Amino acid sequence: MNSSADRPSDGTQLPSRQVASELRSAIASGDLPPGAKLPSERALAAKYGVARNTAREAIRLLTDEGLVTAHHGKGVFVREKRRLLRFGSERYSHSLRNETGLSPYRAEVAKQGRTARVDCTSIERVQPPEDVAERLGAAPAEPSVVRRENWYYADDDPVQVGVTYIPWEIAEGSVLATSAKMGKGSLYARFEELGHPITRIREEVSARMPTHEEATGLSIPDGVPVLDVLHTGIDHLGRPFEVTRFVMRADLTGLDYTMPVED
Amino acid sequence: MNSSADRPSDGTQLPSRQVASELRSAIASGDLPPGAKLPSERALAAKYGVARNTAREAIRLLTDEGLVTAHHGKGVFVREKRRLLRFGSERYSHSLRNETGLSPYRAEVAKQGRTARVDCTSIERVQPPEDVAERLGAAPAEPSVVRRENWYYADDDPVQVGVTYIPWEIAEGSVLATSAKMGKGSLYARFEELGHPITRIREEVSARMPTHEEATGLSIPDGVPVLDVLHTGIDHLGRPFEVTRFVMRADLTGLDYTMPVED
DNA sequence: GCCAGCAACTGGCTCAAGCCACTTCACTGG
DNA sequence: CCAGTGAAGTGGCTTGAGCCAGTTGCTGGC
Repeated sequence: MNSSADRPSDGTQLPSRQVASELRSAIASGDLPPGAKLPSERALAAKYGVARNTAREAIRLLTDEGLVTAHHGKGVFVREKRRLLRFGSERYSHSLRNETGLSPYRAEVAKQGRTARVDCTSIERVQPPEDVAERLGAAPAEPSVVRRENWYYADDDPVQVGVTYIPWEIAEGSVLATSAKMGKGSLYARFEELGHPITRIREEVSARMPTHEEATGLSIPDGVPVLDVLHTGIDHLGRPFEVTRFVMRADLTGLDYTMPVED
Repeated sequence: MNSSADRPSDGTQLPSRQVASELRSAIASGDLPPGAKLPSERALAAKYGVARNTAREAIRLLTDEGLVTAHHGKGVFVREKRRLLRFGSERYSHSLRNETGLSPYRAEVAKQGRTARVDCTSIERVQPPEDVAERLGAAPAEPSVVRRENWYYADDDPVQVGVTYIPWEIAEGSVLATSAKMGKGSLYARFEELGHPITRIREEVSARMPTHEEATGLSIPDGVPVLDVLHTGIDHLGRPFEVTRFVMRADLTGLDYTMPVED
């Protein structure tokens, strides 16, 4: 994908790139608006005088750029630019928790006229992965944690997964360790009752291609990356009390943080 | 990439996925450690009794997952998991600006024993794109802005691009509008002198596959997404005074924010 | 009028073969 | 000793062929 790889040393583009370029500019110009169907692979091949495999390769390039998606048996379509669901620091806001009965996730999804669903698929007691243990703080005297796995849907499309790790000494005896239902005010209200009001958060954000498992689990189309957010909840005494790893489809979701510049 | 697409309806995996799986687990198990060279396409084809194209397709799957990278003429190698350069809110910290002479970017790169370089490639007066104008606030009486384009390198690898937009009324007459060199304390020190100390930031984060241009410009390997950060600087009076769009290679960089939960 | 089933379309995947371009290295001849 | 050349290996890309598997719509039988 270097410029040197685009051309076979004379000035001409490679056939597959050439076809891809044509389609790309047709999309950019609006000749192929979002939702439009591309010519079939066989039609493209005929039109540009290349093998079907070459037309196919051109489509693959566009797929990898996230411009189009293919549907087996139906055709290849220009991807709709859906507005992103944006999540940020207000996700944890105390007032927002009390005012609207809705969780921030539900609120954001509702804002786009879609219907939200959150499933807690498992609650177990486990040993935390290394990076999580690290962020939960030094003392691994009792290193076991409660692991809660949550799946988030919008209109039945899986949108993100969150895996929360809570030190056993905190979760022990509370609904955190046992129940999928969190009750009024949800997760962070429970932490507050247990003496851990969330006052600071740390969010380590990466982007990468999904693993095989994530791609199938979140039914992520080809050419769509994920946002990988390692979130740490910190209480009023500066103690980390919870770590969550979010894996989010990057074509449906984004982040929106606003914060003071501290000094 | 659905599970249904992995198998041709009897239980057997497709050949390409099969080969990919074998390689994937060899990588996971450490048989193929980071930096190791995979067998050549022709060797894989022979070993698994498939066509070279099929072996090639298997490697493509791994490339798309970001597990391996190919080097023309040399071979295919397991990608090194390089520690990410992490950027966060302290990027704008006043004290950090004064204590170390280094810019936050240089500091983070130096921390990994690499050498940083920042090039300001262009300074122009332009009309801002719509999303930028929106974030710079309502009054588009004098809608023109100074556009500064900065390229960031680590050991001569291009790592990210930042395009900063500054309202003309702010930049006018200052080095912001004219000079690539920012002087002591760099960009945000100049804003402070002009009556706009940076006190809040907003960061809208997305991830996506790079465009064709970005892929070539940042020499991004196949299968690596970018982080797209739309950053807004806000002064003590709540006025946005600068918007920067960062496009960052996601295999080399990440974000690390820590912020209070506000109420 | 309905619906089962077929035909014709779509993309998904594989094959076998060939040529090109980059890399490495050993072997030349100066 | 060195520079130059060329062979052998690598991935990059294309061809043209074939079969499979979803999708759609028509058509003929009931």
